[in-house]
Amino acid sequence: MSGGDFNSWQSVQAEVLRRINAREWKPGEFIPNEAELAVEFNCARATVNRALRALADTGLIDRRRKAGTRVALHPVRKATLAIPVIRSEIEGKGQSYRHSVLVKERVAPPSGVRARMRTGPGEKLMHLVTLHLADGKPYVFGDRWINPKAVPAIETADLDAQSANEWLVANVPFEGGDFAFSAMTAGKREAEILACKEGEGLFVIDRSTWNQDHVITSVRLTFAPGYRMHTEI
Amino acid sequence: MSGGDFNSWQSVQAEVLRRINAREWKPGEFIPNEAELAVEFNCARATVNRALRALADTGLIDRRRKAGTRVALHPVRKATLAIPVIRSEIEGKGQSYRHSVLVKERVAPPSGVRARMRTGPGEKLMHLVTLHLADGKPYVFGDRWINPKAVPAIETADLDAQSANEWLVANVPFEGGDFAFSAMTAGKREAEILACKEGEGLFVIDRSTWNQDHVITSVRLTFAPGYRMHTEI
DNA sequence: ATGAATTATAAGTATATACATATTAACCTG
DNA sequence: CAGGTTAATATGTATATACTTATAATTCAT
Repeated sequence: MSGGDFNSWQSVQAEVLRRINAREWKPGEFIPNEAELAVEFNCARATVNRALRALADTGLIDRRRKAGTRVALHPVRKATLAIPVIRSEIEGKGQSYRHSVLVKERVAPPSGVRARMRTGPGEKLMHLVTLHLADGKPYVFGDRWINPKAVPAIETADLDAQSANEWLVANVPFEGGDFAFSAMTAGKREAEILACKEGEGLFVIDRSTWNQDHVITSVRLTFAPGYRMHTEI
Repeated sequence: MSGGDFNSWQSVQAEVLRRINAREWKPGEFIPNEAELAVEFNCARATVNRALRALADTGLIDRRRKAGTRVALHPVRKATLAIPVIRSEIEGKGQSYRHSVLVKERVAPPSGVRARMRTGPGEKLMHLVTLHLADGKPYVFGDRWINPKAVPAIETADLDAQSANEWLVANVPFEGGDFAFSAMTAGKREAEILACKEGEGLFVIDRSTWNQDHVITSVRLTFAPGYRMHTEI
């Protein structure tokens, strides 16, 4: 039964994958434990561990201590997608990048934003609306709220020279964030800013980032029609 | 300079993160090599390696053999998002799931689909349009093409009992896939199927999956208004 | 029978060591 | 000095071993 020598974690991973695909190990079934596989593959247990850990990361197998490893019943496909940095994305396509600040104010936010930012009533936040253009054409606009308590330096930053996003990425470390992707219907405001027709479907990304103390910033990116976000697994 | 004992790769990772966030190691700068860090952290090089590898996976640092490790200049944020399996998603919200097949035919696809599926001209494919309902209300519909050459068994599968997606996930292994997320404007067809207004913005996922030989299936999921896809980093 | 304590097990991790591999840097050689 | 060869180096990986931790299974006490 010794299927030969598997002397790299990639080859072990490939063989495990093959067996899962060939239904030698069926969904929901337990597979042999690391020690047994190490013997069969004639390699160290650490090598098997590395291979299985990588597969577990992709969601193809489930692992639990003591219980063992089983082929995932409903393999939840996980795709890693790179969150776009607008400027890089545009310049990466060989287009010219430009942005302009449409609104910059320091006001108390509406209640929805206040909830997301976890700030007190009446507390003022920095509000920015920025349009990003590719080859002079509207590409996406960002409606952003920033908590000055989390980022005091924002008050003095020159956000015309560098977009708020870039400034924040470069100057404010953050620990976590969440994202939501959705679609909206262009109203009068969106149509005007993005130079599109009212009623068009627009791709939207909502993002909040925080560190241990505060929600740093919350932004809604509304893309011009035709935008597609891509990924591969 | 021995900052104490870091005896787990997580603690090493945390300390490296701290230094990056505190700008002790600035974007673009090289950080000490694994051996040096191992000495400083009083742990094995393998432990440092594990910590740095994890950070490299998130895109926060760049690593190259011989060159060394540097803090990423433009930290590309990577989010892993779980591709929804419709039924689980709906049932996970405590709603009832139902689906109905609106179209099932075996025809030669339009040229756009043919290109995506890499099939010859005139070659017939299985075409399915399936509506998925949550608590009886339209939730999403899938317009799907399947290559029978890649999946001969599809001809005899009972796709009323189990949706095509579930059947494929359970019966056909695949090696890769790509995804695109975008928005569209509801036309007459979408409005009718999803029971929404014409002109509403709809969230769309396009997905193709393949194995080494063939493109197995290509599907466009069009979600009812209000759908949001979520993730966290 | 029921619930609490114990034990056994499989994954998870740390470590020292050794070697592999990709690249850069240094060194020839013409 | 150009171009190719060689050496040096940081990451990448494999291995044996040992210990840790979560947890399933069993035993024991009530």
